[in-house]
Amino acid sequence: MARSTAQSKLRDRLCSIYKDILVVNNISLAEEVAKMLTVNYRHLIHACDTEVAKINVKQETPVDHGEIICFSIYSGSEADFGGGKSCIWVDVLDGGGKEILNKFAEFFQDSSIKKVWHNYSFDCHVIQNYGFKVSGFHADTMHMARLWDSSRRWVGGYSLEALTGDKGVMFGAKLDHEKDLIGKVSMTTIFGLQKLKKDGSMGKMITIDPVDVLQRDERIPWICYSVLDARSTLMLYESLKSHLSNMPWNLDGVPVLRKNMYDFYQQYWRPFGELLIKMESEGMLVDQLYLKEIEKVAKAEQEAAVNRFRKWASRYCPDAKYMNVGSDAQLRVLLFGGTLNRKNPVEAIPSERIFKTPNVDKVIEEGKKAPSKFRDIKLNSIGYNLNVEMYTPSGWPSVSGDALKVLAGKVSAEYDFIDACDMVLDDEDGNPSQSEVLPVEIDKSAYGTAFSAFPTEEEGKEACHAIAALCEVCSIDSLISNFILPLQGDNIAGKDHRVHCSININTETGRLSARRPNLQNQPALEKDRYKIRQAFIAAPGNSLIVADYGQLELRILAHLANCKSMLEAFEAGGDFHSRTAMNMYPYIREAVEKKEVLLEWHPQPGEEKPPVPLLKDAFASERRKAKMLNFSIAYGKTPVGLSKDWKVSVKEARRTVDLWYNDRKEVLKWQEERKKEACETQCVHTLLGRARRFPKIDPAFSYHKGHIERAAINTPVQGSAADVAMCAMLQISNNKKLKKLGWKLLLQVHDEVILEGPTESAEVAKAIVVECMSKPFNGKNFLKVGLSVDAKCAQNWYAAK
DNA sequence: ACGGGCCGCGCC
DNA sequence: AAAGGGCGCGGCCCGT
Repeated sequence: MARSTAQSKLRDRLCSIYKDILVVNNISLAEEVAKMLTVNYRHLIHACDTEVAKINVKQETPVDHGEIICFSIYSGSEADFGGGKSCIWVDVLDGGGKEILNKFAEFFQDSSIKKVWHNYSFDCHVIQNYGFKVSGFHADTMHMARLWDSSRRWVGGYSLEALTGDKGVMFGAKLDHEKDLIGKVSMTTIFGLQKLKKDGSMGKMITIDPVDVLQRDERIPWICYSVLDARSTLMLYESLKSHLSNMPWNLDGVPVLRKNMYDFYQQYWRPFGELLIKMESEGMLVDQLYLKEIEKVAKAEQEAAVNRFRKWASRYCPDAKYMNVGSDAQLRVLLFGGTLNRKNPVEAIPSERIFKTPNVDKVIEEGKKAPSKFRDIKLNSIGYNLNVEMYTPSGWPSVSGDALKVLAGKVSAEYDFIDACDMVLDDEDGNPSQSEVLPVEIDKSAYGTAFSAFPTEEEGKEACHAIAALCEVCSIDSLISNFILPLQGDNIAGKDHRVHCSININTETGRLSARRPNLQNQPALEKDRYKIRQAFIAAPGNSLIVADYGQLELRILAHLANCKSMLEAFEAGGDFHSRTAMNMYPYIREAVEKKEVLLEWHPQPGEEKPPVPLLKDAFASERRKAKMLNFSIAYGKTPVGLSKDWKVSVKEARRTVDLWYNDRKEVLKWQEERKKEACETQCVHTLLGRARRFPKIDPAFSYHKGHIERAAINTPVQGSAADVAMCAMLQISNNKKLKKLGWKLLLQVHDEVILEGPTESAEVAKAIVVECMSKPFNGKNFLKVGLSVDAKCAQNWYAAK
């Protein structure tokens, strides 16, 4: 173990702040200091930071997890806690545990004492784990930084270290970067130890002791490290406050008088941040027994499908019996061995390759006594050239579900293959092979592109069934490994058996994202073959309310572009996509006008079926295209992409796109304006005035330009929808009646919110939620378009959709 | 054993 | 030459 000289120097510099630190390591001192905070210095802004042990931040939620070992508070240089010391460091580990923490309860709980944090969610949860709620939240520098520049993800990111180390961010600080240590320094930089190699040189492996060990064994650097977090947070806050204050605030394109983006932060994102933490604390109740049940079913179905595929594949490649059908590398060799890389034709998929695979059959390899954990299998190509229609971004043939579906066609995955050894026996006996025995009545249209790659129809047919089975394996596998298993992980749930995902404001557009686990990507109803959403339940006596916006993004687009036709269509109500189709195709309009088809149908009492066909049935393909365009155009999809989806020429796709724009000229104009704005000002804005920045377009990369242009037309739509959803959530959360009835927000999925509360008030609450969402701006809706909201209550997420 | 790249895929 | 925006996450595989 060794320290580099650079590390030693940095540690020396770090320790120079020790003289400013009051170390609080006993109860009576804690009492004294806490009193100064809550009385003498209560008017100051305090940056706080905790250090936490016994938590695996990559896997666990801080709700009900983690132990605070120390915390630090910095209230600016004017505070003096004795002897000119301006920083407080409190030893929770050896200074009194929960008792010492309790001395600061009043400070943390006082709503009039302003506290700033970096990533407040984490600290808030770990402090709340000790039984007192944290109040007086003034700012989260992570969110402020995101609001100031949402595009740092790939260039620096939003860690305290990255932000405070960036001179472009810290411009407000009147400090000398060279002389004063103002930026956070990571734990690895200060405490990381490099293992020495045998020859005495520095190795690459860096180890780091657990934080509680550091606190005891590296006391002074550790104390300084911890305090520096609080100090740099306060300086970051000041800097970002200046930045945001210098950004004018435009609401729906109109300047908000004498207000700037710091005001925006305080008005919207600060309360929103606090709301998200509340939602994280609530968590969702998950029915573990139910998950166990569907896990069994899913695994059985998966195994059946795996066996079908392996049985077929082993005819062409004996070791395929043991292959991992979930490995894209193995599938690639088997199905596409010998194929060249499209981007780099020097590389090819090997026709034969050795893979390591779990030794399930306990095969004892040559020269070994006991079966090893893994063994080698040799996979080879099936030997027929399958048509490659889809490629991965790096140029290899794709083995994704979509690509496999093209190969398989629309055939059933249920098909019983005979064993490879049976085939061999038949051949050896000179008996007719299977293909000649079976009736050869084949409807070729159902089979995919794999069919014709094989020498006989029977072989082609079986290949399609086998690949269909493979598709099924993949889809079941993804349901099991992405949803069914993670939701049962014991690291996921808190003490209350509820799942507390973290809900983050961390996207470039302002949408939320969810992690550990991601509850925003649970299977949609149609694809949810195991009804996973049924596992999300309300507690006994409670119900869930699930409320979602109808065509939120399209409505936003209609508003932003001020598109007459779209606004009228929404005004008229009914099926928006049908109306789009009618406006695109004159013959559909004619049919509607002649009352040969109905735009939509509201059954009258006694009416069994509509008097004339519905548009969506009579012109199904036109409506499908219209619907697809409605969704695609806001994302910036091009005729080239659409031509692939629709399997038509680019020219044909372009004509259809033109039909869509025909009565929506304003949209085209608006999109051109956004592209121009992005190009000229490197910025576009959302409804509430949040900006998204873009880098200057580098003419050397035209793809770059395309991406920026698409993001420029999408961000105002997606971001404004996020703004609306946020406002709605704030309305819901501030609603006194809902609060009194005991209804709480649990989750947001972009245009959908989920609440839980007492069943007896579910209907009343539902009506309030709908009202809040329909009028999300302080009880009003200033948009040129109405907001439609659909809401249901039920015992679980599946039933409430 | 762990981290990162790649692929693929779930959602809106 | 490629051509839909925004996410998180799991498995595999290869590097250290």
